[in-house]
Amino acid sequence: MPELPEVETIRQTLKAMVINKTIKDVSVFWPKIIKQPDDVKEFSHLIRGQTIEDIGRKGKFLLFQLTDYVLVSHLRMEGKYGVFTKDEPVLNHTHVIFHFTDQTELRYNDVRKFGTMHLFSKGEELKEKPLSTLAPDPFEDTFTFSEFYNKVTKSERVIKNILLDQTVVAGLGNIYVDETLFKAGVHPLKKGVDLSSKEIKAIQKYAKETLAEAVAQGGTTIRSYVNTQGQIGMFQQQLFAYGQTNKPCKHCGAPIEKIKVSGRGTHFCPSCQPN
DNA sequence: GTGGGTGTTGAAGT
DNA sequence: TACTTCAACACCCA
Repeated sequence: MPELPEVETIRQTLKAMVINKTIKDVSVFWPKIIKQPDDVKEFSHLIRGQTIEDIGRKGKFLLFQLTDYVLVSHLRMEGKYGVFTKDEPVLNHTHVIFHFTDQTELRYNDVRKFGTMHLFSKGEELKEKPLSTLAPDPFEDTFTFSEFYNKVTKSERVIKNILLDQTVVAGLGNIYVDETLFKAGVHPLKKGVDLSSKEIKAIQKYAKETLAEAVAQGGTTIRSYVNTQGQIGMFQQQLFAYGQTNKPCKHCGAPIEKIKVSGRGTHFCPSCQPN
């Protein structure tokens, strides 16, 4: 489901609801979600008694800063968090429940069960996968043009795939890659090695701009995304390419085309994004 | 029913 | 290295 703007919206809404709450116990109904430590009993044991001091984000990952540990959570396609009182009925597809000492609970719901959770001792989370290989997102100072340029131009891969690669730039997914390439006027099948400095500059600029606008709109809701308070995003009204198949391009009127790139639906304007 | 598609990402095979 | 396929899983739609 979510890309950077959706995860950031979740981070903000969730933080307000669980900050300073202490975890009394954890229930895990689908153990495969817990990737670290291997043993779910160990996971529960370590997390008991921990207080949520802050919630951060790196790329599409949420980082729950606990008293002694950091819980790294990825929502993949359909993961959602919600805060409930303990007597509210548990929804279908709820796989992890963090029971707080104040009778409320944080529930993780994930229809497709693709989401992951890793628990690390504080300070270890950046040294190990999945965060150790993650590139900076476009908002971080460490996301520099020269490094981005080098990674793009030394690749024979098509730009669509390069931008989906979280070790090149973090936070972009299928929607925002299509939007970024549209605004930059770059065809999704162009190879990284063939891109000009000007094109890469435009991609960098519009990636940041598009993500910032989407964060301001509370993310994009295509079918199932809602934030922690159950609210949908609004950015879908401002999409130029994604999901606009056969609709007239908002810049030139030519019909938006949809093709498949490495198995991912890819939308672009054949006139504004020539190959 | 049946197959294809879905906002993600790793692993396995070539 | 990198590309393709598949796998994880459930649901929606034509």
